[in-house]
Amino acid sequence: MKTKDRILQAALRQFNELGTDQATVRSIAEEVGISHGNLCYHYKNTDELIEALYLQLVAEISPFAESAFRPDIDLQEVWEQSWLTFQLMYRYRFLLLDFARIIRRIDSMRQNFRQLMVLRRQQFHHGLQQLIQRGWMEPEPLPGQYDHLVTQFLIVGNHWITESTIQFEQEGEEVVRYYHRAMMALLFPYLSEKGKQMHRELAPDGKSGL
Amino acid sequence: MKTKDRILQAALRQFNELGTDQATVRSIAEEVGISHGNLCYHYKNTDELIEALYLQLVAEISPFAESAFRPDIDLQEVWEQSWLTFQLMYRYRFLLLDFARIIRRIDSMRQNFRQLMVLRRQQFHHGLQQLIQRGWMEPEPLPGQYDHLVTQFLIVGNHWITESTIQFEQEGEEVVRYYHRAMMALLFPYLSEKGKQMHRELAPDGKSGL
DNA sequence: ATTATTTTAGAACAATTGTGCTAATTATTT
DNA sequence: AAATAATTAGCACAATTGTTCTAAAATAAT
Repeated sequence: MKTKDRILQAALRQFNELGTDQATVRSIAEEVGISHGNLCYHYKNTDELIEALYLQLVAEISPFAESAFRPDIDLQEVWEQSWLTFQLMYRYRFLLLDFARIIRRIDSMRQNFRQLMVLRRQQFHHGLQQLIQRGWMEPEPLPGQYDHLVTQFLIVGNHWITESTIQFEQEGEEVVRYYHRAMMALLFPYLSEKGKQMHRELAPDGKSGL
Repeated sequence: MKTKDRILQAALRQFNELGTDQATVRSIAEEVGISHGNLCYHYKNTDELIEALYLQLVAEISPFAESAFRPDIDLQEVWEQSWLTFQLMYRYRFLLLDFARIIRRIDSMRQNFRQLMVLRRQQFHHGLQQLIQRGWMEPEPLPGQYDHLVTQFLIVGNHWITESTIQFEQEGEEVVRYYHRAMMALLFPYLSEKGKQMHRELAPDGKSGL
């Protein structure tokens, strides 16, 4: 593997493990087995590492998000795509853990992300419209309600990882599943009968707790 | 005002303004007009300042949260109490901005907060029960659904400030109102007819956007 | 083969920050 | 008034970290 990739890999591991504060150019270089001067030749500082990993995540996630534009969207697919997205986000969890601070510091990331979020809102709204048209969801019960729903989706989607770390010691797939279900539950009250039935199949009960 | 209080006041201002990274014992001491050695006599380091402000916030918020235990709870009051809570949180927004990192660092805060969250969950559930009994809400439509609802409340409640900073440049009361409405909208689909009517009064439309 | 380019190691620098220390000053108590 | 305690200023130390620089080594190009 190329040195640049080995660096990114080690950086991701240390960021997730230690946080962006504790992981330094020196500690990462040590893990890769190169001098920190060398690492700085490839990535000038930790911010450049963070940005590179951010772009990597965005690139990996986009296909899932764009599936919301597909015209033949279906509730089960929404469930599965969002599940894959959650798993992906978890692999880059350091990013979502102190996203606010990173965004504040790195201008290019802030601009990129804000633009991305405008797109995401559109995608969510479009996805909802599709689900309504295909009889999975009921139309908006109150003007503005689906706009709130999108906001709720964004908050839960962007912050479930942070929430998990401030709530629990636990890590791993159980946590991911717990919060994925909590997010999908946002949809439930707006589903049609057909939608509710599908929802029950996708989320068989069993204690929802952790 | 006592020196300790003047320090806390300046610390809160700088934390909110600059973030917990940029605000240092030196910069805060300078604002208060004392030497940094003197500041360290009162609070050994910034972490102690953070913790003091955290305890201050918790103390101020608790009365609102405990109102959920009152037996004669009413939807309008829930709305108003949570609104006051949102405003209060906004005054301490630095805390919620990088809570995860703080929690990770300061053991006593982590333990205190986790315990608090167990209590909050109970309070939320109890509040929901009250609202059902008094005819504001419908009973749980699916086992576990209200548990998800509580989780959603906690995520939105804990992270709306962070979300606002990564989404918008804007600050101020409009932002607080926007997210407060988004959180209260979590409740809407579960309200009874009587509840929905009250909800419409409390949240008169007009564009919900920012 | 030799020239040029890329990559690497290691040292050195500068800036920041928390922390501790001492002595002086102020306030409180006896 | 004297003594004790609390508060304050300012210096200095140590550790960390990003950043830069130089020269050597490896790789690619001609």
